[in-house]
Amino acid sequence: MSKSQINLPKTAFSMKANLPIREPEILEFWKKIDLYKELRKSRKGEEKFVLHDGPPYANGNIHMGTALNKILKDIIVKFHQMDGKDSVYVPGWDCHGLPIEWKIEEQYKKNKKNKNDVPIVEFRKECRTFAEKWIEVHKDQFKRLGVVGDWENYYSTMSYDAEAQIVRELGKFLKEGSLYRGFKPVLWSTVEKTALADAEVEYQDHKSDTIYACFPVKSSKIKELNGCDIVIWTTTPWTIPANKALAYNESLDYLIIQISDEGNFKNKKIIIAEALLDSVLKNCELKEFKILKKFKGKNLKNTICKHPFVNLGYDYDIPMLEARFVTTEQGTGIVHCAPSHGPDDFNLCLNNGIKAIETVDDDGKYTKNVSLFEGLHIFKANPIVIEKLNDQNKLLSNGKLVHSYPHSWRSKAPLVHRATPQWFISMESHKLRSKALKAIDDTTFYPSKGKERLKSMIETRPDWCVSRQRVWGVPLPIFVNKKSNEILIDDEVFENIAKIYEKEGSDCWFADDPQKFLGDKYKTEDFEKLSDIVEVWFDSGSTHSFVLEKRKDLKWPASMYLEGSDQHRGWFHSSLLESCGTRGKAPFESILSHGFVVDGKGLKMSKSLGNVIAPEDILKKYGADILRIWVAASNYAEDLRIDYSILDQHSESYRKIRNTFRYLLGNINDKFENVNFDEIDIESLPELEKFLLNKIYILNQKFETCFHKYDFHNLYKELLSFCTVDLSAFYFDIRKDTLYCDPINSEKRKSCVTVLNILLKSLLRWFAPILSFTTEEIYQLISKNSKSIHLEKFLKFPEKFKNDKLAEKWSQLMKIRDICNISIEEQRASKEIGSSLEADLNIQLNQKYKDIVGNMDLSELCIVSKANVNFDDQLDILVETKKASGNKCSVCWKIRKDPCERHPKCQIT
RNA sequence: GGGCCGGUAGCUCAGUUGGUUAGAGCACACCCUUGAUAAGGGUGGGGUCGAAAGUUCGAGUCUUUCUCGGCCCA
Repeated sequence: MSKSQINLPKTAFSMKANLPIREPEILEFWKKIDLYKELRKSRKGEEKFVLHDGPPYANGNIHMGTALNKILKDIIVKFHQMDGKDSVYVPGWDCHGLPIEWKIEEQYKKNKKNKNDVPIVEFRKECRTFAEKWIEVHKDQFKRLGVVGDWENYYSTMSYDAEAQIVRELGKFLKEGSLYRGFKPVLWSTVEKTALADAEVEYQDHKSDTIYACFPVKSSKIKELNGCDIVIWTTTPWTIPANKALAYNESLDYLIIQISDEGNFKNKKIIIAEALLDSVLKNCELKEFKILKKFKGKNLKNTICKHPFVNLGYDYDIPMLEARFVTTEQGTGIVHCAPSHGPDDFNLCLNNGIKAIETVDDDGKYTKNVSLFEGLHIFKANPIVIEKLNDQNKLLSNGKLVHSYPHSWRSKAPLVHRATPQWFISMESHKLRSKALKAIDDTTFYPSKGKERLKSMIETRPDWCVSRQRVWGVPLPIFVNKKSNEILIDDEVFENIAKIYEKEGSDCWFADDPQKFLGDKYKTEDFEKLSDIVEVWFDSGSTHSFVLEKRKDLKWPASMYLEGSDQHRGWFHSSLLESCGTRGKAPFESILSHGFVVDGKGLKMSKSLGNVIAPEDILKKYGADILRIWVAASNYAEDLRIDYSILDQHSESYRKIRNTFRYLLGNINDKFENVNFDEIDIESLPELEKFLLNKIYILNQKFETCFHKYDFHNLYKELLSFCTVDLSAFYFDIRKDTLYCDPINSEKRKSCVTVLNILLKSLLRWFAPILSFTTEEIYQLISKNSKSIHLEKFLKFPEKFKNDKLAEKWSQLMKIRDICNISIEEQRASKEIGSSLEADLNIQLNQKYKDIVGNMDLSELCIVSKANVNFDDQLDILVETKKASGNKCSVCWKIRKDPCERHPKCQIT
């Protein structure tokens, strides 16, 4: 029998995807038609959806996290575009900052070049070139993932426009008065007279003086504490004059002990942590003592002490503050805090309203803020401090300790923490904190837990330090009057600086005559020009101002910010503060945060574990569409696992989807007909087709619900299971008979082809935001006029597709079908039959199924040659399978005793 | 060390206000098919719901402790 008599599927759409080869071709095609421009044209005047890109740092190849972030963004942008919105995506890059500075310095080191010999402007040019190079690399890598955006007109934080606008934004804070000068400790080299970054620090052994010093209690809730001394231990005696507080841990146990040894401390009562008693006794050579009381650290709350030098003029209160960083590793369980000389101290004091002051100058000499010690170099101060403590009878003991200590990598000199002048944006002075908290309440978070996370950070964060003592960044546009020490606040000056930056960038701040920025109104000699730069979080926190507000194709606020969950402390945070400070509102309507990419076991990827997968590896082996499926199928609210077995699994699903399309295309012979939903006469369709239209309608409802909640993994799951369960294993399987064996012009076959066309049209759109490449490949095969699948819109399915009654009826029929399959399988296992077409079913049903089955031929539903139905109230459903008798029609392969009705002329064998 | 989040079949995920025997798809096994064919169909096995204790008539779901992992902070 010739196969020419049947309508076998035929399509140019290959089963093998070959994505690594094919996808770049599709990228070329998008470039050729200028897809981004076409997308904008197609939605001109429509409501905008603006996903504002959080700028990645222009440094190094992209990793899985970056790929996840960009693909997720692209999926969302495409969903909104297909939903009919003008969905605009402008990618951007974060360019300033230490890591790039560091890379350039590394190159200098290699070439034996000294940074200090290079003019600042030249150094900054090298940083700029470096960032530019990486932007180009990133661009290609992002495009390869299928991400569509305005790649030609990207934004960057180092563009002249951006630098100018950052100055204007700072001007707003200055003018308002919320930007103030304060002091904050940084690691400082008194030899080089410069601050050092963590990366410039080397740890080496250093011999330090150690002291046990006493702070008399002034007042306390614990009455026995009056007359006692709190004992602290430190390796930096020179910081004692800068002491402002003492820190304890509320969960430790403390003791009051009375010393009985002969000497200056006889009968003195001191307080130390119980866990450190032995170590203190040993180091202070105490032998005779009494324990008077033991109490919990939390009782130390509100205790006030006096400075050991109280009699030398240090007559201010020293509060005791609770701090978790106090441990029992060494010392006394009570830590002396000098907010000007330690980050922990600084933060603890700041949170308790004690600000750092300038206690030590650039050279390492005490300033006038430190009485008795002014002008003395801190490295010469230890013996004097020890002597004075001893004079005051506040020195319990002293000694030496060799320990690991930070040194400058350049000069090898020991470093100190030193409070230097810094610029802060106040959280309170102009109600920035409460404005930001209100803005968080007005924002929608996906997932919702992000709201609390951001909120709790804003609630507790200290003032925002926006100055850095580096060179690769936007210079702080600040002049300080030499006489009055006041900051110059003048809109004309800020605008003048901004205008200059717009024209030539901010390099000129370091090279040109300051008069250029001051204009005619002020004289250079009256002012000191700052050489600090703005911290990079302020740069990226301002992107909304120079991107969203400035560009006509965008809108402010953005519809969405989307980043990894670490950005609650990063970009979400800084953008919120910057915008609330300058505009009183958040620059975003919603925030979507995603988890981190981890390996198949849930462990963080690291070189040492050898579990790192690079996007490049995946693109080479699987293609971008598989990676996009991985993104869509994973739950971004938590960490996302990836390894090759997971990718293999998604790859299998992709094949299923691809073959679903292939079946559709094959059975319409690649001749797509655009079915007008309004013109379909549902009533004339066979019931199976009606049922399918209902399925399509219901699926679309689920699709829309998931999409609006950005619940992509459930959306993808619905689509995939529709392809496998409803189509491949059910509808397609049943309708093969009709499609292959019925005449081309039969109504039944035509109805089926109509549904196939509807399915093709629908599935292409549903999948397009995820399978960007594959859907385009198919679209190019079947579309004649339109340019790209991505220019299409989601379909609106008419109410008439919906049929609840039919769905309920068919859920019963499916139950019968399942039992038929079990029965068939039994006979197959006993080798009675092979193919299901060799089966002859005897189906006994309860009367309640009478209306459901009606006069339907269940042989079609079960894909068997014959199915008899009779009703029997003794049971629910019972199916017997026997081997069908008769001859097999050579066309439709059904076995029957009579000649085949549909193919009477065919030979019966 | 602290704060927050999470742990349900090999994998990706569902699991309503506590309420029958914890679900789906993929993968796997076996069988069928050879007219979707490097495809397709059918059936089936597989879970101490991270661990323990508690509240309750009843816990994957609530409480506590522990453990493992992630992010942030120190």
